[in-house]
Amino acid sequence: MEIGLQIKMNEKLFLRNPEQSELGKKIIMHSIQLIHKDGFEAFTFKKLAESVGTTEASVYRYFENKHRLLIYIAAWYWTWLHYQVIYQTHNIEDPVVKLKKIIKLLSTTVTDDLKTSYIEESLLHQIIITEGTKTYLTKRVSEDNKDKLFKPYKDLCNHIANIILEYNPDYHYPKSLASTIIEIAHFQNFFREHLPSLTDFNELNCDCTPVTFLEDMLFRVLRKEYVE
Amino acid sequence: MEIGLQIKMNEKLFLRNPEQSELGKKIIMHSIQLIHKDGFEAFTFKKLAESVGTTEASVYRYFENKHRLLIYIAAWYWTWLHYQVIYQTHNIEDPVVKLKKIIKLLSTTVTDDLKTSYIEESLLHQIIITEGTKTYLTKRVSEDNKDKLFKPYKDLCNHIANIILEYNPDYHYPKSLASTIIEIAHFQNFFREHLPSLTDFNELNCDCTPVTFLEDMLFRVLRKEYVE
DNA sequence: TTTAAAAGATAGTATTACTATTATAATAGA
DNA sequence: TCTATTATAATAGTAATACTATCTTTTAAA
Repeated sequence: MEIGLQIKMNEKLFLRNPEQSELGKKIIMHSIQLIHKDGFEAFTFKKLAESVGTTEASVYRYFENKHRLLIYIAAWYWTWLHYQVIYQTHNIEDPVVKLKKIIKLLSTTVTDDLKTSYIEESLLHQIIITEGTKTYLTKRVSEDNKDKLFKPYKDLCNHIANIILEYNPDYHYPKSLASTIIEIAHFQNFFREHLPSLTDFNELNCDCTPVTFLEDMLFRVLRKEYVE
Repeated sequence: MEIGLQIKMNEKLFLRNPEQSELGKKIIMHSIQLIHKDGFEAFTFKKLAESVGTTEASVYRYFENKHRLLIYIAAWYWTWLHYQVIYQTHNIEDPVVKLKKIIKLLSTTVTDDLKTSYIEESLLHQIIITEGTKTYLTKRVSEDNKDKLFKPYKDLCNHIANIILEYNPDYHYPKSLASTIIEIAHFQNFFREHLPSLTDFNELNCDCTPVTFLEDMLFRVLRKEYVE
């Protein structure tokens, strides 16, 4: 039996649905590889077309521009991660265990999901760490937000916020804490690799990692017995 | 008596020191205005030259490219903010008071500093919120780091980490917490304005702001009486 | 078998991100 | 004061980017 995980994407993200053709899937696959290799700034539709073995014009039939393609990829990632979170916390009662699981999913380099053949989740995770925030740190953010392009990100954030409230219903900032955890998981990973002096992680001491930092932070913040 | 605040910048940031000529100062001033208005992606040296009333070639004599200019502006900002932190926490003994002051400085829109005539700190603060992370979220980060371009940012982070340790010498992640506080101050401000559903702040309830969220988070994390 | 849609091939444009050259204005030193 | 140096202006040009347009061929569904 083959299980195919189909992720339904917002129609506004593309001109033609890349999941519904071989060329479309190739475009996504090669985009992920190219952006991972050279970074988003150096990524162009011309290089992409060459890599895929098609023409620039054909790529433009799928995506308006490279920024939309990045949002597509990010939206796909957040949807997929949300699915992972639901799947891996399914049947778990204890919100502490659930939150720890989520921190691991956010921080740890994932292994490729066999259910989505043409997408390499491990590369995708790396891409989102470096390029993810560029999807919304633009002048167009409000327009794009109206088109619901960031819905998968918000849904995940909301999901995490609810688990936070499950653990501590009195906490005042569940959503801010959730978005903080998400972003910091990525930033601390990036810093560890490229600007290590901004962190306290080192090769020798495996007790200090982004995961332990985030767990420590999250559960100290949410401690119920805390009294002003 | 006139006080001029001169900030000594890393020589690698520019080809010709913009602080040492009228044209140079105008280039910085107009860069800040243009990036604030249209965003970094839409910002070009041609538009900048037009705005300044000079030629593209002249701008290129000061900065290698627009990315270096952004790093210059960011480095200036972090140096200036570090100075503000030192100045405003000077003579304060209590690390709690110092940390609260720092959170306010990171989160609150600043008023223009009269000591630096040609730079509008209020615009600069807004720019760093939206564009700041783009200075290092690139493929060139390691090279740029070798050139010490991020030193002002790291210095500030280190300074904050030391105050954190002053308050709680047993805390394991002072630097990670410091870089977290810095980035989250910006992100939560950005989210509040553009993607409010990622936060718990609203117009009506002034008791929930990025400042209260960060203070609450920081001091819960650093609580000394916390026992495993 | 027809026909509509997708993809390929090709061309073209405006803008961007530069580099190069020469002329002119400012200024600092002899 | 003259001269040498340096900064800036003016102009030109190039390769690459970010598209748009059009026309033909292939494919695959009715």
